[in-house]
Amino acid sequence: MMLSDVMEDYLKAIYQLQRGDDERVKTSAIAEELDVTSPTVTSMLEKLEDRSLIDREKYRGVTLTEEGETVALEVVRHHRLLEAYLTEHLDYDWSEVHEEADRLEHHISENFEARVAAALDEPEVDPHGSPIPSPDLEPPNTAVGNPISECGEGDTVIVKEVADHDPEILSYLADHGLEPGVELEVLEVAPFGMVTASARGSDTQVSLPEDVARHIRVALPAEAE
Amino acid sequence: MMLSDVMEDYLKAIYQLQRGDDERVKTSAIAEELDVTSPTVTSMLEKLEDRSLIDREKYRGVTLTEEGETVALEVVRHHRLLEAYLTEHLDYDWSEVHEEADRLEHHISENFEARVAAALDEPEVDPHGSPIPSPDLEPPNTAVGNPISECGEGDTVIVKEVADHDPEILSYLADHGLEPGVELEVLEVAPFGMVTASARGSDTQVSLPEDVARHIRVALPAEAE
DNA sequence: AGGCAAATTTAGCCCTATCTAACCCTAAAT
DNA sequence: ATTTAGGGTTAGATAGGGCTAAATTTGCCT
Repeated sequence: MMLSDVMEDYLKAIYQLQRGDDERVKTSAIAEELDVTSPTVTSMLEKLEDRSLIDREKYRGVTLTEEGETVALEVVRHHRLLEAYLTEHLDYDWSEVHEEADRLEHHISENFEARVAAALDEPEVDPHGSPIPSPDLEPPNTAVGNPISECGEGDTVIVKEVADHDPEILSYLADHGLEPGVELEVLEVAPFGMVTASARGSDTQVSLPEDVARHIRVALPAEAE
Repeated sequence: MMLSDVMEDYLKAIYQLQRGDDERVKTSAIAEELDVTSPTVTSMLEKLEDRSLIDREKYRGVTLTEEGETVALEVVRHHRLLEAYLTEHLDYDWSEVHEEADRLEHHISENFEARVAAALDEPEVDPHGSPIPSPDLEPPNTAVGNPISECGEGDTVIVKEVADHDPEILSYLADHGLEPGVELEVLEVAPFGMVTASARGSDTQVSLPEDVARHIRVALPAEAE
């Protein structure tokens, strides 16, 4: 199947938004994610439906078909492998890899994918701790850890994933010692979703508004693998 | 200036074809190079002229403006850096890098370009021996060596550049020991452009039709740097 | 000089992806 | 059950890049 870059972007967006809460994905959510207007999304959804890449119920949102999910996973695999490669071999900082990977992910061959994966020794997570889909593109149910907002106050946890994309926010977090692998003490979880924590070894603390905290997943040291 | 991939491809094509014989580049030559029809080329040439990237005389072909040449050199620099990187660091064979670089060249950032160049220690030639434009994108007059067809019979020369793009032909040449850096004895130069030669250390010989020989440049060992 | 073949441009159409404006459906609230 | 706010869809336009068929220009050959 010959898909345009743009179609791949839509499928990837639907995949990511579905991950959010595993429900039907709404037109407006896709529009916001891709920074286009909703009529544009509607017309693209029609095309994706024609190609059996999504299931659509008018006015009620869409879900990926198996085939659509495979395409999305391929794109996500490319993206995360590239992020890993750029940080490991080209001296990029984890905070700046997203944009570059976003442009390259549509333009690499299977051959390139394979060689990058080999150079990295078949990695399983990217620099943000997000799982890299396996080469067979089987849907992974392997969300690592839990949202930091589900912690109890006083918990000590290991940061598993920081899935934000904004370089400024990522730099800020790194400056405060908040990176995958780091041990963290959760100081406060406010009812409106704000989380305050302190990284092991740092005596400063960070407060994270809900929309930042949402992207951070952690695990108890016990469950650390 | 915001240019589409396609416009970059046209400028690159014009640049390469101009290199051929430094004359005005004709519509049909571009059409063949890019595998589109000539009306398509004409309409794109109008757009490139509107943007002052080419000088055009209707019915008589085009040349690049200084600005157009800079864009072309940027694309060529990306292309050749990528070819070098793929062979040096990702285990590609020189015969297969062209296609991959052709797709990626439009999608890498200046940052990526700089880091790849640094990883390669600012290389000056790509795996085919073609010069990589410098970061300042000054027009290089630095064609290395001379066309193999200008050799005398019996000359012993060093292969400087093999500028073909066809993986099959490149593999064939490599199988016969004909790669940049190799010492070669020119056995025969036929009037219709066919060149027969034998690589140092190999006792087999290769015969190259004019359209293959045209892409091979050599230098006398004396002038070898 | 005249004529002709080949190359170029013009004309007119298509497809993709996007937009704005206008209309319509859903769901929540009364 | 009705209303209504707000998101979703339809309609119609635009811009980019491509094609075929029909003119037009060039330049070569006699």
